[in-house]
Amino acid sequence: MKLKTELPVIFMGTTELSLKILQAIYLENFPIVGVYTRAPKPAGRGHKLQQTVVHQFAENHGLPLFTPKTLRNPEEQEKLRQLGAAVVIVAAYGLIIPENVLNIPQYGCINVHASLLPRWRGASPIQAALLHGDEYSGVTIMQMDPGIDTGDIIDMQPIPLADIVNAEMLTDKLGDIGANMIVSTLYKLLEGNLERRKQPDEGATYAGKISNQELQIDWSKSAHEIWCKIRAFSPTPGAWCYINGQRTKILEAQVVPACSNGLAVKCGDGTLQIISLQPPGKKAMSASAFLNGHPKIEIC
RNA sequence: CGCGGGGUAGAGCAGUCUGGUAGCUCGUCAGGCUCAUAACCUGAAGGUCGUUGGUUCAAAUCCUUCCCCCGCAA
Repeated sequence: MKLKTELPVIFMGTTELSLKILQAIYLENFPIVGVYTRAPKPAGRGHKLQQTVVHQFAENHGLPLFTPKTLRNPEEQEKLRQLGAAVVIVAAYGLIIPENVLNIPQYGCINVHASLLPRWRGASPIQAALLHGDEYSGVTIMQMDPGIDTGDIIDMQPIPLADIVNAEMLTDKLGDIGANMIVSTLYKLLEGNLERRKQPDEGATYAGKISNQELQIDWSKSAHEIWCKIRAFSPTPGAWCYINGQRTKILEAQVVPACSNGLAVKCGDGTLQIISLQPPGKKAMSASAFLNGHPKIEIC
């Protein structure tokens, strides 16, 4: 059994989920010799420079921070090599890690992926599972190889989706699960008994980046299908439709019997009741609140 | 200087263009009616109309300072 000091870690990540993983590693007192996250870029209203949540955490806790635009150039790779990490932990980083970087640390790069691989390889596994009405999602810990999410599987843990309200909630839960899993993975590394098994290609699916177009609700689809879309993209980026000519996000809905009250929409198959929504320029509100101020409503 | 919407009672909105007593739907409270309700009836409370200064006999409304919230896009 090695000491933690013998396992210097580099962390790479960008999103809220990444942050949970980083926090877990930090709280377990593994030596973090570098934190990589996407560079701040102009975003949001007024194109202000925005730091990632991982960026802020690293700064607040005095962790060495690196925000390269790419890992492809030799200088960046040399810098990374100098940090002397034994392992790199990657969680929703958003940059492709070149093969020669994968081989720099002694134990390579280990990825926390928010799906049950090989299902939903790619950029948006959380949304994809909800969008397609999967019964289960989960977290996979994987030894990275040059392919996209094709590496050998180290650990996997499923979670049922039945009680999951939306993508935000699922991200939160998967983050907690992944945080526990990565900690136990690191301890296994210390003990020297980390097992890996080959990831099958059968049943592999790919979840690409979310396009703007697929966010629009097509009311001719079935109520269940639309419901899946709404919760897959809630609260951000938000499935939307036009209400009274305004591009309005639908944040929460439920499938209901045809004769229901409230803000109910007849779909191609079945009826969907809108529970909460957000008009442009407004805060999110309940459907009943919206109805109070909008006696006439047209949805398309 | 990316584009745009907004701040009016606890919530959602109208009123602003064209200045003249602060409105609507709901909620809250009290009373009434009913076997009964997410029902109905009656009544009440609750606003310095985001902030600063100005114009005017008179400003939610016109001009001005600042603050805050949000949609798009990236």
